[in-house]
Amino acid sequence: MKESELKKFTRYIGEKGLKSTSQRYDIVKAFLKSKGHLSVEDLHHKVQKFNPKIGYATVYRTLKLLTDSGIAVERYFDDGQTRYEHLSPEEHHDHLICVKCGNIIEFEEKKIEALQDDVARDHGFKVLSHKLELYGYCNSCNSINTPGD
Amino acid sequence: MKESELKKFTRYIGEKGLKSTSQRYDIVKAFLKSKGHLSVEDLHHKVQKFNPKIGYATVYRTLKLLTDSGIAVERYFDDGQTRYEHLSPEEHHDHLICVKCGNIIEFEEKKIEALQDDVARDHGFKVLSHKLELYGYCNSCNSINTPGD
DNA sequence: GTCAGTGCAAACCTTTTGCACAGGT
DNA sequence: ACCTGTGCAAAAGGTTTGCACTGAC
Repeated sequence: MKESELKKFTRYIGEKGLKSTSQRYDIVKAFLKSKGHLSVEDLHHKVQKFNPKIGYATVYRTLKLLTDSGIAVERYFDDGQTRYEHLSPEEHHDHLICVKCGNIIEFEEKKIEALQDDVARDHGFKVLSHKLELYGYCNSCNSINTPGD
Repeated sequence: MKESELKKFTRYIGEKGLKSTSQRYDIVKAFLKSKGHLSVEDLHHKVQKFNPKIGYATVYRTLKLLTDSGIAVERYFDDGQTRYEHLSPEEHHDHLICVKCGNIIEFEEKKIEALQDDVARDHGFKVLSHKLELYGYCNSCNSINTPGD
C-alpha cells in the first residue's frame, strides 16, 4: 500500500506536531510537480507563481522538512548549489554527467545496486541511500573531441 | 612508466608556462603528504607550518592547478565544503558514509567499476572519473539503532 | 491566547576577485 | 624589466539565523 508523497508529507507534519501552512503546501506541491534536480532558486521561482510573498528562507526551511520526511534528497553537483530531487526508492537512478556540455543522463543498473549491498554488508553497513555519478564525455561531446590527447 | 605526482605537477607547470614558486611547492607537497579528503581549511592549516604567510587565496588557486593537472579531484560531501583528494586511477576508491557519526569508510570494488563501464558504453559515454557514495549506518551506529524504527 | 511559522534583512561561510607589491623568468 | 603570482581585504554567491509580525491550533 503506497501513499502519495503529498500524503506522506501531511502525515509527517502531523506526527511531528508541525503546523500545516499554505506556504508549506505551496512549496511541497511545486516540488512534487517538478522533476529532476531542483535548486532552491528554481523552486523559489516556481513557488512565486502561487504565492509571490514566499521568501527564500521558507523554501530552505520547507526543503529541510521534505528531506527529513524522506520525500526529497539533497544532491551536490559541482555548481555550488545544493539541488533536491525526489526520493523514490523503487525508481532510483544514477547519473552520467558530461564534463563538457553539462548534460546529465539518468540510468539505472540493478546489478550495481546489488553489488553495493554486498560491499555494505561486508562492512557491517546498513545502506539508506546512495549516489553514483560517472563523469566524462557524452556521445556528442566525445565525437567532437580529438582522440589524440 | 609512472611518474611521481610531484614530477607531474612540475611538468604541468612547465607545459603551461607557469612559474614555479615556493608557495606552490609548499602547498603541493603538503597536499601530497596528506591523505583522505582535505578541505581547503585543512590544507591551509598544514601549509602554515611551512610558510605562515600563505593565504587562503593561494591555496584555492593552487588547488585549482592540482585539479587541472589531474593530481587532485574535487569532492562534494554534504558539509558545505569542497574537499580534495588524490586522483590515482589505479587505486580508486569509493565511500561508505555514516549518516549518524559521519565516519567515512573507503572501499574498492572492481566488479562495480566494470558494470559502470558497461553502462557508460551503452550510452556512448566516455568515463573519466566517477563517484560512488553509500549513505547509511555504520556498524557501531547500527547496533545502537533500534531496528523497530 | 499561545507559540510555531513566515518574511525580511542581516549574518555567516566558503570561494572568488581586485589591486598593489613581490618575485620568477 | 616584464608580467605572473601572492597576500590582503573586499566582494560575491549560497545558506542560515534573529526578530517582530502573522496565523494555525
